[in-house]
Amino acid sequence: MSKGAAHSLYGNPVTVGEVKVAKRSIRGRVVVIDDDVEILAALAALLALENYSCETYASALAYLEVHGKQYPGNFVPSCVLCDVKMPEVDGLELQSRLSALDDTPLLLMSGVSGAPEAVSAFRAGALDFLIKPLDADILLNAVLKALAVSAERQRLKERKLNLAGRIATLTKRELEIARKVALGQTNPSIAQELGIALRTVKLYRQRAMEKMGAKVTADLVRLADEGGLS
Amino acid sequence: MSKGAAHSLYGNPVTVGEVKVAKRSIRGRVVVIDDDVEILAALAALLALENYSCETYASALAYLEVHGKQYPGNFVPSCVLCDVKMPEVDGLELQSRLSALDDTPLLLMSGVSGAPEAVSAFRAGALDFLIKPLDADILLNAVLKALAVSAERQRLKERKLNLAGRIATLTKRELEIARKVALGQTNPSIAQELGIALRTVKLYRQRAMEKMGAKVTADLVRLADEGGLS
DNA sequence: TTTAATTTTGCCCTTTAGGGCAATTGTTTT
DNA sequence: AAAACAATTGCCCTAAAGGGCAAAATTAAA
Repeated sequence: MSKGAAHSLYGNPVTVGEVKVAKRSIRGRVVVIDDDVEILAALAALLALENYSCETYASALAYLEVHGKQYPGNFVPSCVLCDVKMPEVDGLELQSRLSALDDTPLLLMSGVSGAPEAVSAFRAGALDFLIKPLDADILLNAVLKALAVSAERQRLKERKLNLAGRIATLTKRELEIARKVALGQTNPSIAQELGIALRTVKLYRQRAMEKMGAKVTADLVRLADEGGLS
Repeated sequence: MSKGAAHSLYGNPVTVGEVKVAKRSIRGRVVVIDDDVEILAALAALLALENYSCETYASALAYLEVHGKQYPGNFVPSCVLCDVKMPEVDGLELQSRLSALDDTPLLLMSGVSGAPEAVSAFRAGALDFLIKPLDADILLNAVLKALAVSAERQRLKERKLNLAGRIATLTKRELEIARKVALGQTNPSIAQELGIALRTVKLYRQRAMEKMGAKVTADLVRLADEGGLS
């Protein structure tokens, strides 16, 4: 592991390999948190070599501070790799705080800790628990998986947001009718239930389909299910 | 914890509280595996008190032997609660063997073990890892969750099987047409693609819906998605 | 208050969906 | 060989879907 990359050692985030970012495609962003600056440096170097974008923090607090101020809409697969044993806010504490704000996959690492720490970490939803001394292969493999999970979550979230956005453009009637159509009700039946004219139902049905981006009714059924309109 | 329930101590499965089964509703079946027969007895008693059906085994091999010969179609939520440290086949080994055969949730428990064991267990898909000495509340809570997971998995599996069964009754043409209908194609379009008459398409479409138990097209769309026909 | 947007409806016309009735081929199973 | 099932089609008829054209009635915003 070369240590050529420049990075801050005391809490300030640093992106390693920014030049590379423009050249090669980045595989994802890894946030490393450890109070041992040597480990921080080594991990940063290793991750940079593997073409990951990497931010390092010497304490959980330092990360939490920056985290809140980050511009949202960050569509890069990311994960947090955090040491368990740290002063003030330890890894498990960070985990519980992050889980409330974020769904970024978390990898915890620890030295001589016993089973209880590992168990707590997993129960709280940690994706993996790495035991120091770290093995590069195991670490990189864990990062790979975490980023894959992150990418999948982001993909899903984006899709949900997109869908929710489209649903939000529906008027009350359009929404009502889209629901009933997705349930398989016929236009005449809907018209009767809502006490409106058949022509009206057809019109809104058509508009709802347009707004939802559904070419055929089958699409609307799927979108309605996915968007929770059923 | 009373020890009134009878149970075998050396590998033969025993159902504790069979009489109760008929009276109160059983909350699920727990398979306990531990080479320490005292723990076995204590757990059996505790679980029986909580109205769980319980089988005990003094070794993983004993359980594996019986497991293969069990009548399938066992629609009772179940989980396995297994000690990690055992001679011959230990908990982690059992875990990997079971995962190939079964999707029953597994709870592992261990005494003075370190983080590595716990980590291995979770990585291999264990639902939880309980540290001895066992706390009754923690244990029962873990069992509760495991059985909930089991129930959900069984529900899903049953649903899949049921759906697969219905799909299996479709003839080739019916299946083909069901697919295209689920994609939103119109009957005339399908007729043209398959080079058959419109009337034929209508007939098979109708039959496919009947066989699949779909009253309206929207239902067929959902069933097709769920059954992987899309 | 006047404009803009939403909600609503009627008339009319074409295409699809749904389905009854009757019948013709191959294939498979008993 | 006869029965049963799969695949097919034609004719005909009703109901539902999709949509153009024109226009009230309401409501919210400028």
